[in-house]
Amino acid sequence: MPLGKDYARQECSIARALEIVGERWTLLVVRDALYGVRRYNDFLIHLGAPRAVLAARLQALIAEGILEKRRYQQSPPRDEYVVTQRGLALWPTLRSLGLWGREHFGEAKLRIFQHADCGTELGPYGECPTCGTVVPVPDVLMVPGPGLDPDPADPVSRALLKPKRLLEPIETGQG
Amino acid sequence: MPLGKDYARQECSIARALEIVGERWTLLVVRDALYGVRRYNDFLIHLGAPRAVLAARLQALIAEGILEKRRYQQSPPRDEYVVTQRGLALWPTLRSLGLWGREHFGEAKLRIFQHADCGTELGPYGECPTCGTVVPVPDVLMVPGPGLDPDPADPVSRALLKPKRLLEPIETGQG
DNA sequence: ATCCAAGGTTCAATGAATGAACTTCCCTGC
DNA sequence: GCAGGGAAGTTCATTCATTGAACCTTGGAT
Repeated sequence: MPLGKDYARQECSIARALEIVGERWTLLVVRDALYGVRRYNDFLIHLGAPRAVLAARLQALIAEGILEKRRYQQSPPRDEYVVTQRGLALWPTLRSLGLWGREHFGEAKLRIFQHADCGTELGPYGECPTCGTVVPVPDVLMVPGPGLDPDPADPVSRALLKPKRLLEPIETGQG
Repeated sequence: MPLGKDYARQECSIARALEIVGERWTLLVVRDALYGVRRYNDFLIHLGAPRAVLAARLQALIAEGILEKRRYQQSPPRDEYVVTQRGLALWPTLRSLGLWGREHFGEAKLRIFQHADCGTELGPYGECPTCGTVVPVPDVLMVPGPGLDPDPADPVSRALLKPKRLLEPIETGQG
């Protein structure tokens, strides 16, 4: 494989990780999955990625055990993509990447993550400063920050305006 | 810009971050820079990336303020690339990405990161469990793990076998 | 019988990555 | 004074990936 996604010469866990989630769009798919996006069309709308690329990335993420395809209705047959434990484990990475992006390149705070139990905003490592524990992903409450467009065009972005816990499926109103 | 590195439709700090460090090779360049690699040829040898791509990535990283070009000798004029504060701030992201890669896809531990002051192995967020503090990057001691090839071919990998602090420049023996 | 929506696949065009070859600058040895 | 060499790139044809638009399929709903 002369070109492509691998880093053959690297003896490094970071390189291994990047071979799996380092391609264009991949980490954003995982992000959306953590935010509660589950359906092909919702990923498509929210990401704006080409259909073929999205399909390929979903396939790859399933093959690596990061997402799982699950039938949620029989007729017509419809599947949804949900994150596995392995996908969940990417939360600290995404959190720190987002934090870095905001601190060094972002203007306003776009999304705020809180401990659902006590309302405290999470620290840089996903911990709750009040409770002194690392907050499990399902207990993270995501609320819109001041920098977020209050009236976005697409229904997925609109659904993501409502405060909600991570992983909790979004409600597009067209469901 | 119809194709390329940006994620125009995304209103998200993670997407902003990925526009900057999400391209192929970029995060590995930053990783190497944190490990103490500083010279074009050393990056080249250690990464195995095409020369043109490496040059482009170094340029981009400088433009974004993640690396800094610094003259380290006048004649012949030679520059080295060193990480800035902004680049340093990527350490938690790289750390958690590497941890995820190892826990979910790696076999053995390749590199071990310790608190230089006390020798304790770092926790998942770069903290020292003994001292109870987040360890500053220059105080992180990197030692080879059991899974690392003890006799690598290239001189940079060989230099990275010696226990050393992050950021401390490598010694290739040909310097 | 026709329309529609979800979830894809196919395809030509474009842009990025690759590896090899070439260039430049300056130093060192003969 | 000249040949050779290393560091740090640039150039270029080829290969691969991404893009966006169009098309396809399945199974309701009208």
